[in-house]
Amino acid sequence: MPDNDVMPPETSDDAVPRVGLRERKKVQTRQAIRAAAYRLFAEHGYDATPVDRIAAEADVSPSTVFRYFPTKEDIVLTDEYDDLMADMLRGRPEGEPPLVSVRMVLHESLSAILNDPAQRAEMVQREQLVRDVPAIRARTHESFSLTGRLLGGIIASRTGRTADALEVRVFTAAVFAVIHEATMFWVEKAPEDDLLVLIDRSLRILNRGLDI
Amino acid sequence: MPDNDVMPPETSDDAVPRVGLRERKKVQTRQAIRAAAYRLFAEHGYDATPVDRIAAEADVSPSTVFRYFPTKEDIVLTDEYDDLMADMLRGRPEGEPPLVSVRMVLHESLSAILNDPAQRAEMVQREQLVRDVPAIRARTHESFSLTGRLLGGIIASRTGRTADALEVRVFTAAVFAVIHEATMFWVEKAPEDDLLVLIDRSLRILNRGLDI
DNA sequence: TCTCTTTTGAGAGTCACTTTCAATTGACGT
DNA sequence: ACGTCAATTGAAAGTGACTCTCAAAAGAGA
Repeated sequence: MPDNDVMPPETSDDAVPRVGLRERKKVQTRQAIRAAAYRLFAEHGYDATPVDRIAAEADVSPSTVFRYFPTKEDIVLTDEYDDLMADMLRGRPEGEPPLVSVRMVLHESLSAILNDPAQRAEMVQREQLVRDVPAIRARTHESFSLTGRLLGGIIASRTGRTADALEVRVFTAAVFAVIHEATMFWVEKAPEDDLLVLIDRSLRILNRGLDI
Repeated sequence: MPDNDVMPPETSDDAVPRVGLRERKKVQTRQAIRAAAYRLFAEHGYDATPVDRIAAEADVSPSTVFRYFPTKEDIVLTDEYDDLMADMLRGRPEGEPPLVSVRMVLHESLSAILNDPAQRAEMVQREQLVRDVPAIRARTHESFSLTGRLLGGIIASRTGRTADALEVRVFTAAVFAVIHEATMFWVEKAPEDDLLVLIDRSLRILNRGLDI
């Protein structure tokens, strides 16, 4: 996960100290809440951890928690690489089969995360929550669905279709379902292995027409 | 939807009036709650309809509603054809490709529903709720996922694999995601058309390796 | 009709939010 | 350093989906 709130953005290179105390505190608070939540979730479980408890642990008021995260689930989810993936996808060569494009984009975006031990550990922890907590699993599905719609639009224009063509929707639905399944397989069976290898195997099964 | 609580089961043909007043009342209450809920959902929307309101409309106490339906979402969802589909799948000829088996099972189980105007109308209404209400969509996903696991087990044994083999999981994940997507396409684009045709088209896309 | 068991309703409690409002606290110009 | 303005925060009350407990109501069976 590209925890892009670890370091506040420098905006650009024109203004030097564009980060006031206010911004820094916001980042701190956000991190404090998330850290407290992950700690408590690991110790007591997600459902057994009220938001009030998280607030107390992070030394803020409950209302502040909801100001930073619209729902309790959002404390866990951070998926903000959609735009990144969209740009990568747009950058793939013309005429490349969509399935190949998606595969390459996944390699590009995931290898960075998986190679950094800290990010990888956080990802494993999050995917365990995805596996174990229905509410979080549901949100993940929704999030995947939105990402699918975004990438579907790009694939549609690259293949001369409309975004809501059945082919496009079937394509993205299948691909994202399979990525999710491969990830679940990874986190519950082989978190030491290479997730990208599992995803490749899974996409190959898809590409062979599910002829198992 | 096979509203199998419309008529209480006769248990078998040995005991004649095996349905006491108690059983009949339970069925009535269950139906009253569901009818009230559907009516209110159609009129005011799902989120704007508190369970207390449904209880009042159905003339029962709120606690009774929760006794009949563990959650508000469950008032909408009834998916109980899992075992039926499982039996159908087990009945398919040996050696038939899994994707074909699933296709045939879908035809068998869906055509009955779609050909009955009342059941078809209810299905359209439910799928609209699935499309519009995140909570219901989430539950539907969960339900699909469970059905997938069930059918995956059968497919695994039919193809000489274990139920948690990656191939099997990828297969069911992709198939169910695609069925869901085809259903959403149907309900929002062409509820007059034949859902089974859309599902066939979608499964064919899958079978062609998603080579769009 | 008299038990026994199941079903129901009432009431209190928990937890995830939402909204409102007043107090606090950085940002910024002087 | 100081005062003003806008953003941030906390307190408090409210809503709605559940959960739990317990006593009243009502069907089942003798």
